[in-house]
Amino acid sequence: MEELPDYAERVLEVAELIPPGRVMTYGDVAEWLGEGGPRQVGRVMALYGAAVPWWRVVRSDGVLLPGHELSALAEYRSESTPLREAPRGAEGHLPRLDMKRARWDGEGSHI
DNA sequence: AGCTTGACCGACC
DNA sequence: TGGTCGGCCAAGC
Repeated sequence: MEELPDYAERVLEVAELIPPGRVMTYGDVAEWLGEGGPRQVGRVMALYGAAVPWWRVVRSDGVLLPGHELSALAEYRSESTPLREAPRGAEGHLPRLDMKRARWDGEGSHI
């Protein structure tokens, strides 16, 4: 079994705090931890994200995770995460997250 | 030791 | 709305 680095463990812990229907950006998680940066969080999620609700940790522009668009979208629809539908005339495109409404700052979770 | 890469970000145009 | 740029920081080669 591989051992989970300490930092990775903290990142995953935060990911699990995010309520259904809300999301946090990579940068938000890093800032919350007061340690590392968006890219570090991104790496942790790439390596170990499968163990947690990975679809709730997203890019700040609200683009769905490349390679997992459909499974992410299924999760968002099922937990009613605010989405911005693709503009008309661009039917091939998938929706993006409505970051303004979906972004979660940690309210409620004892800080 | 130096250079590239990555589930990134904000500013700017 | 979308593309580029510089900054970011750890990991790999």
